[in-house]
Amino acid sequence: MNTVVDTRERILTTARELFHGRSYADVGIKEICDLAKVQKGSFYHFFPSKQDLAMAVIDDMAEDWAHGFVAEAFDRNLPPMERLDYMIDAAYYWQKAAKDIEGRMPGCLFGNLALEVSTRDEVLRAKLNAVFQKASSQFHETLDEAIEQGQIAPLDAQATSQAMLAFLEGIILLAKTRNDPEVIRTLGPAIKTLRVELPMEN
Amino acid sequence: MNTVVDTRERILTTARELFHGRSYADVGIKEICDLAKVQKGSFYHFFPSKQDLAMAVIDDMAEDWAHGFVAEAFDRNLPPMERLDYMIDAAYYWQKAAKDIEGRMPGCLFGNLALEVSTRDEVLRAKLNAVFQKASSQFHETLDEAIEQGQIAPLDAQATSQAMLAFLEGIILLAKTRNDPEVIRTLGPAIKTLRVELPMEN
DNA sequence: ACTTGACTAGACTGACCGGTCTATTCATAA
DNA sequence: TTATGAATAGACCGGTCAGTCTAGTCAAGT
Repeated sequence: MNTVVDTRERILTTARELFHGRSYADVGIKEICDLAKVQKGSFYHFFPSKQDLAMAVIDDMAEDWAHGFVAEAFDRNLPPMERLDYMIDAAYYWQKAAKDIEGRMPGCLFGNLALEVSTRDEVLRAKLNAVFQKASSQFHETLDEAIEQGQIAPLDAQATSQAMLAFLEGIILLAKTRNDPEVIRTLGPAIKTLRVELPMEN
Repeated sequence: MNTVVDTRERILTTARELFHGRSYADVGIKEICDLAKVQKGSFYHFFPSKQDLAMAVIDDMAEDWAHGFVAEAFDRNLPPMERLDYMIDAAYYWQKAAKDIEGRMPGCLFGNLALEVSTRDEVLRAKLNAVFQKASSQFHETLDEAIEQGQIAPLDAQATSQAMLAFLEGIILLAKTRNDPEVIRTLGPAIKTLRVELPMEN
């Protein structure tokens, strides 16, 4: 029982690291198996296909995220707008740590996968879209609370929360392209200035 | 002489379309050759490697961009802040047209490539970084002018221009993941609200 | 003791990859 | 007419890809 869970887990975490550090297409099943010290046969016992593995990796990462620093950043006890700074900080330190170890910025696994596979794998695209949907809802709650507390003027919280997520992904993209995590710290705070006006009433 | 230019051109535009519509890794030389009606031998006569082709594709696209709708959007005769709306509009219509034809949003070729290859190809990464650098300088000029004309309060134009580019890439990423160009139109206008404060003086 | 089924092991398949190679065509210039 | 070199044609190479298959291990249930 122990080794069973272990094998699957080992495949999953290895795949996650490799996909994150390089790309989906660039990492082969064999490489994952070798690094995880697992044979092909075992791999295909647990995962019917590479696509299924990717689905599991996304789920795995999303769960770690939700219970990890996303939960911390969007802590209900923090003043709403401070949560945004916390989120930016977390992203910065994460990418910086990764770069210090690996020499290059991996960026955001979800963003990386989204741009790579969206045009040729509907299933993965839909899954990644759901992850983003959920992520933006965190921003949404934060904005609602900030408005309620009168800390910011009313705005289109739905659209603005998506804009904030887009901005976060955008600065990570730019930082990765420059291979410099500082970009996140420099541009990040501007996330608080983003706003989509409420649609016209009349 | 005519056929020479033609062959190289055909390879280039075909590669560009395929890379843009799918990804760098997913498109093989053979597929490009078949579609461009060119043989392998001819291909390698013009391009020493797939990487060189990618470099040429990036240059080609960057030039088309610079002389195409980027030049239009950042028209000096337009009021500065209107240029930003123009840019968003252009991005929206481009992606919408592509989706109407192909059924899926290709996103931004530069952003796509950047996330895909940045961690494993220094040369391409540096080139893409340069493209982004140049793109953000367009925003920079726009901001400088807007400040000069007193249309916006002074801000860190260098950082804000990068933030705007990041936001643009971010909304295109989100739109591609949702396979819905409307995201660009909905969130896009918020680009004008982005601002990075001037660094502290003393 | 025997059966069952989850799990491991790793050889193997056919397709495809980027890239090389040799042979040939063809326009130009001497 | 012949020589030259750019351009084309396409067979070919070693390697890798995702995925299959057969054989066997091993622990739990009866």
